[in-house]
Amino acid sequence: MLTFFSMRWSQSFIPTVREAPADAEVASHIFLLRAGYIRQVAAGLYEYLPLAWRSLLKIQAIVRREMDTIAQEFHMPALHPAELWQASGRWELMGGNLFRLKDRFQRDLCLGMTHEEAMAALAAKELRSYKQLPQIWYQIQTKFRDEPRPRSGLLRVREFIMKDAYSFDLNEAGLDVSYQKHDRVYRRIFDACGLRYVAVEAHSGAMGGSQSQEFMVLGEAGEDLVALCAACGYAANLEKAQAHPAPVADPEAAGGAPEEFATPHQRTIAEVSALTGEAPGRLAKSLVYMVEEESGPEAVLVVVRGDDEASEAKLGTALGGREFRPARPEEIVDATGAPPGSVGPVKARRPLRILADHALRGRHHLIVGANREGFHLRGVTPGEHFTPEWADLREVRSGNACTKCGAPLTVSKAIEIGHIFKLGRKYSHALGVSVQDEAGSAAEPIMGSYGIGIERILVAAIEQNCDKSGFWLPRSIAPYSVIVTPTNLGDAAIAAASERVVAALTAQGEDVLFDDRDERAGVKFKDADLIGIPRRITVGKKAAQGIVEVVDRATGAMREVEMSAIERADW
RNA sequence: CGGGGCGUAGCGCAGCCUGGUAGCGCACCUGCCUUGGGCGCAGGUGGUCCCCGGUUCAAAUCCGGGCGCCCCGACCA
Repeated sequence: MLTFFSMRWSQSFIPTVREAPADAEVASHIFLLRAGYIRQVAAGLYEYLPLAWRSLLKIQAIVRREMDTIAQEFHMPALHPAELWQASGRWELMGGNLFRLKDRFQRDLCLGMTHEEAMAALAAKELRSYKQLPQIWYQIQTKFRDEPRPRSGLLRVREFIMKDAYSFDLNEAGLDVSYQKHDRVYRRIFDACGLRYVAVEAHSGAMGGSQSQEFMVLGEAGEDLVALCAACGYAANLEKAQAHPAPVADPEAAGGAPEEFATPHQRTIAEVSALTGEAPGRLAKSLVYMVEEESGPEAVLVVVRGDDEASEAKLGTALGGREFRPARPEEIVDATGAPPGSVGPVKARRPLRILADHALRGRHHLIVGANREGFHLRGVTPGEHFTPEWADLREVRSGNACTKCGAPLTVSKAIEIGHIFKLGRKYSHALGVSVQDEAGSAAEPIMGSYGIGIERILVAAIEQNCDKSGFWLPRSIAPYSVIVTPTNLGDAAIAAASERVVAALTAQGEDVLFDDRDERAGVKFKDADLIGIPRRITVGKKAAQGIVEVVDRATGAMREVEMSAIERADW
């Protein structure tokens, strides 16, 4: 474990401020600034001041301690030659998110946003035999991403510290083992950091990945959405989550052909629903996307229930990883014959590939756009009047029934603090990782990749442990484990008692911050409440009688304690 | 990339509409006072008013262009 010297506040740089800059909005951002943890350099770039760095070092120490039980630590360059990323195809794929630069010889380089390529390239040079497998390699290193919109203080930044790990196994069974090891170690890490978190099934991405799990801390500041079942524990990122939609009753089947009717000013689901008196769930919503095929962009019709939203993450999965984007209005007219608002799956101008959500399966006599401006169709039955490919395309909503147990799901915002991911052989193949197997033939190892956002652990801890006055960090990751606050250093008894307490605590291995500033007690209390230290020992009026106060920051609970007990480490 | 907001002292803001000496609170420095929840009194330091250009006798203020930062959306291994 890390050990630090105890510090006197008067000799420390802890620039607390009463008012945070007006552009900070989320709690962790406001408090990190006010508590003197960070300062901003530019959008998404922050300076870490001593309090922040002490905390981040403790987090890294925990990560290292646990990771070392299953993996070996490396340190890779942050600066990568373009060839590495060209080999995997991500030089093009990453677009503007990849920081690019040229060296003095005009060679292309980039700053690593992650290290699959770098680690795979090393593995390709060095691994020869299946006997060397499995390997799990990790590092704690700075990552660079040119985010389109950095935000919320340290939550989404352009330069940050990540623990990233990569496993190399001969086969899927081996990968399962490596993946499970990370699952266990990640839980130990987050437990040790004192976080309340949930592991959720995650979208495994368009290419290659077969299984993926994210570790989430629930909170309003989060950028992700997760669906949770309180009854059975099902938890999934909304990009992946499944649930039963609310039931909708269709009329008695009567057969017959669809019937066109005028909807001159009704374009949205709500408007058509109001006109017809039918519930939104009786309509089908049709969206047009342009999908990159070998032959060029092709229009694809995506159909979901009227009261559902289509999930682009799920659509990506259904499309097998092809690039796609919403169609522009002229492309919609060209493909279907109608503008947005009148589009439907029946009788499009051109034959279209149609993807429909499972929630429409077995439904009948629905209302859809007529592919004629200002008209809709009623009496449309999927499978009879149009033939879709069925897929999971709907976004789960709060209240939908859990597919495992039927209980209602809740959807919550969450901060992603870690992600474990079965990568497959994409990078092994692209970078040429190959070993000889038992039979002497060439085998491409299968990879996993595993990340933890170091700063996000700090951010999440603040988000879940704060009030109006400041925050309190779990002792394991707090910059100091205890703050000693004399109320008046001008009082000789208080001064002497404070020094005794600080010396005793330091000898016990506590990281002590001694607030020896010549400030009024009120100022010191306010600062102590602000800066995230979990416990305070106040040395005040009763110091002369050998009594001090121990205050728990989280609860505010105060106990009077004999100084002799402090010195016996019995407090 | 689409939409919105904001740039004046370290921080929070006023002044701008209606052009004419750049202001307030906090912080900071000095002294006194006070000493259990951001105490009080007195004195003081600190400004390319984001940048460039234009209009004008005169620009923080009006006009044009640019840059930066924040928020919503899109995007996000």
